[in-house]
Amino acid sequence: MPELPEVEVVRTGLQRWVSGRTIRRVDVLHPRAIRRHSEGPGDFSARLTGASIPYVSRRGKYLWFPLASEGHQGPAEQALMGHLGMSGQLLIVSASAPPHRHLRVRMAFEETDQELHFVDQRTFGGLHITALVDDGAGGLLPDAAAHIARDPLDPLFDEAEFIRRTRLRDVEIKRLLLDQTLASGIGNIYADEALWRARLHGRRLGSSLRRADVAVLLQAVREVMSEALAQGGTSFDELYVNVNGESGYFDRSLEAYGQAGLPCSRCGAQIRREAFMNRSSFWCPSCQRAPRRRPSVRG
DNA sequence: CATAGATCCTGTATGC
DNA sequence: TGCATACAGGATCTAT
Repeated sequence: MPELPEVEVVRTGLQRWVSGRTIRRVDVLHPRAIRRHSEGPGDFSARLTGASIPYVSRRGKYLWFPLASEGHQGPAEQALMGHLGMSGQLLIVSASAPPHRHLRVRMAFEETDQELHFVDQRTFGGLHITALVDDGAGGLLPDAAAHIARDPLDPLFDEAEFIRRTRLRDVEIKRLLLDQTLASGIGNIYADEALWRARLHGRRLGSSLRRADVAVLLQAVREVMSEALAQGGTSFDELYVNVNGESGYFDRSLEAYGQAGLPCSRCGAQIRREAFMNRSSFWCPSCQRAPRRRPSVRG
């Protein structure tokens, strides 16, 4: 459930359930799920066992669980970091329930029969342990997320910097929206939805946009993500659910994403689809004017 | 250096 | 029914 609204729904659910609990046992069922943990499954499990989790945090689409150890005062120095990739789920399930087909990592806790399961069909997601470092604003951030920008809903998001950097790039604006080092949390769905709301074509180059265009686009990003968050995120199927296995409703509010052939709700033109980065882009050919084709390098 | 495209994986839907 | 192909919410590597 990979974009900001879906990850935030998961973070909220985890925070409510896991805060203050102590890890009793960890089983890695698929090594690929912890491939970023270079010391391997044995070290992964050993370092988590006995640690307690004071809260759950997020930067963009990354989630992390700070690890507090018995007898150590002060802020946590390490964290269990997670990314859901394309199909990852963090589920709170009964230990006695039959395990999910794509269960990759299971974590048991003291004083409860509920477990935290990392389930991931496509295995693009994963978990690993990372150091926590100063985030430059009085908080902590995993080393592994230091390159990720704040998201546009974050009060400390630097809008002027986003606008400045966007306008320096000869890159399509949709690709820039997906670049997590510029602004985080935006994925393929909300990029298309925000571009539709801002009436901008995703193939416009960053360098072709006026400051005001980028500001309008950012506002559209904030609105669409806020609305999606309020609806529990976007779910098309059972791959994208909250920690209790429940779907969000925002798929009913999509105006562009997945709407190829259907009329644009603003102007009635048929929404179109084209391949983009091995996925798809959806847009209204009337509301979102396409740029002239880029001149080829060879002329 | 900057940019555009490919790639990691497993599953489902669709068409022949 | 069987098989091939296209496509899927992301991040990152690699050619040019």
